[in-house]
Amino acid sequence: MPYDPSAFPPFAVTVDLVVLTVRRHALCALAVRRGEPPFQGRWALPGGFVRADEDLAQAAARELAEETGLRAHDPAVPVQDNGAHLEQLATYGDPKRDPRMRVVSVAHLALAPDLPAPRAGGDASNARWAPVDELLQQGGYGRDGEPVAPLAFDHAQILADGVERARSKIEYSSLATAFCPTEFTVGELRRVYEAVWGVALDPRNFHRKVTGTPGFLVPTGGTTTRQGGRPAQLFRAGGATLLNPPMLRPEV
Amino acid sequence: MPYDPSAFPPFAVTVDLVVLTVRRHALCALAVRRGEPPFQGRWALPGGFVRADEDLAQAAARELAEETGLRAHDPAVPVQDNGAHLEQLATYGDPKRDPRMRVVSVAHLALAPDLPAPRAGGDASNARWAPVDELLQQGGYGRDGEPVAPLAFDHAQILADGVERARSKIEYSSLATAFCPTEFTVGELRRVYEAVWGVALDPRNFHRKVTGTPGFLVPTGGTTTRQGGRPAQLFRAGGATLLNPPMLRPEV
DNA sequence: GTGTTTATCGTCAGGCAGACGACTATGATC
DNA sequence: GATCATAGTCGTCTGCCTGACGATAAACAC
Repeated sequence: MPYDPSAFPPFAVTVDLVVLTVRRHALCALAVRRGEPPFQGRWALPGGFVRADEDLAQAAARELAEETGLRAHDPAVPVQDNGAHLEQLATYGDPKRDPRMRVVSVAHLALAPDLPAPRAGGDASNARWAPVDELLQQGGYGRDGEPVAPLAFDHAQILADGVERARSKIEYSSLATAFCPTEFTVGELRRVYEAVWGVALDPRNFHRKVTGTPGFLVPTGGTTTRQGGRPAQLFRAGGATLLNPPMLRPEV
Repeated sequence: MPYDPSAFPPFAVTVDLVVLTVRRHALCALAVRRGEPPFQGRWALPGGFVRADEDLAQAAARELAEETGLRAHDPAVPVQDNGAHLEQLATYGDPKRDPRMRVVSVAHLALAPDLPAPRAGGDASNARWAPVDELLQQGGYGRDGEPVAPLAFDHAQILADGVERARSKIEYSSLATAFCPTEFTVGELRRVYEAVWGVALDPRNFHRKVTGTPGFLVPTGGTTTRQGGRPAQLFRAGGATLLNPPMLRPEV
């Protein structure tokens, strides 16, 4: 394998972002409308080119900040504040995935608490939070009755992979807290699991599981009634990042 | 984000391979000796450039075949024959990871049964199976008493990530069968787990677990005494690719 | 035959999860 | 202010799975 600089084909390298949040009991992803061909006018995942002096994680964090204003956390630090969890997802490099040239995209997965309306370069109409079910259904109709066009490029596949990663990773890690604000109740955390998995969980067993796992939740002392009903204790995410034994996802 | 072809920096894209196997009760990885600078003479992971018309998975499969003669399986097909399991691991793109130019490497993880001596372009002395513990220890001495130099580039990190992926994935999937020949015994499969995890497992509980999981193992009817002792039943990997509940890895 | 090795079956106790009853503390409604 | 709806929290019970480990079976080496 000689390293003659003319011996290898040049690639463009991009980062694409699967930014997930939970809104109104539904798992939602950030989508931006494409302003130019190809796929002009279609929805796509946010992303952009990696710069010459930039690491892949840096590029992903920069794009995330540009699209949402979120700052990414250092992965070594437990999730806290209103920063987003950011991790590499997978890399997509089919020679025909972009009709213009050879592009390899390093997809990243970001998880964020519910946010105000997104911005795409300041233009709100070109960015939105959309339920992932809606973005992934092929050629159906959205909740507003309008026909749904599939995502641009191979972004439907990337989104599906990101959702699957999130669904499986909350089983055995504290990642679900990345969808919550700094302080949250057990019930709010349970609704995150229910939205991401699309199932109903028993509130009593869930409460026993999360409060019984050492280091998983740390009570802050405060309470809230923002969900109605009896006041609930407020917690912060504890230092434990691994959940052992894992939270069991009900089958079907 | 205009797509002016001059607006993005060109990258070289490579695939690097973490090829794992189990030899003599130890988890081993394929290492090749570098023939030219940088890191000339040092051990590295096998890999090479992605060609202009080639998918990432194709490039990884091609490199795997060139280095070992193994054919990779379609990931959708259950592990069988003597082909290797091949999956994408992660992508490494630090701007300084290669001193010559900007290289983004898409690392892949391959798992193979124990094989005859490797070949690197036909030159056996420039490729070997080395225990991962030996390749990952920093500046120590190998089992032959010779000083151990760290792997070239960031390959120690890539190898560590690949090993960690393998260790965690055999917990909840049938991936460990990828380390076994087509037909194998329960004891041979247990020794795979023991080598990958570096622990001792109770033969009776392991036997109960794997034979009691529907679809995990399919008896072929034959028996063998190649491990000595009482003849053991031979099995093939069943259709079940997920192990639920997972195999529990003993702590420490 | 005796000892060694490996495979395989069984038993028992502890832990955890699912199902679900009961009680508590708020706000909303009449 | 009584009642209701809503959500949170504590317990109980049962079944399943795991870890620990005894016992037996079937080969080979001597």
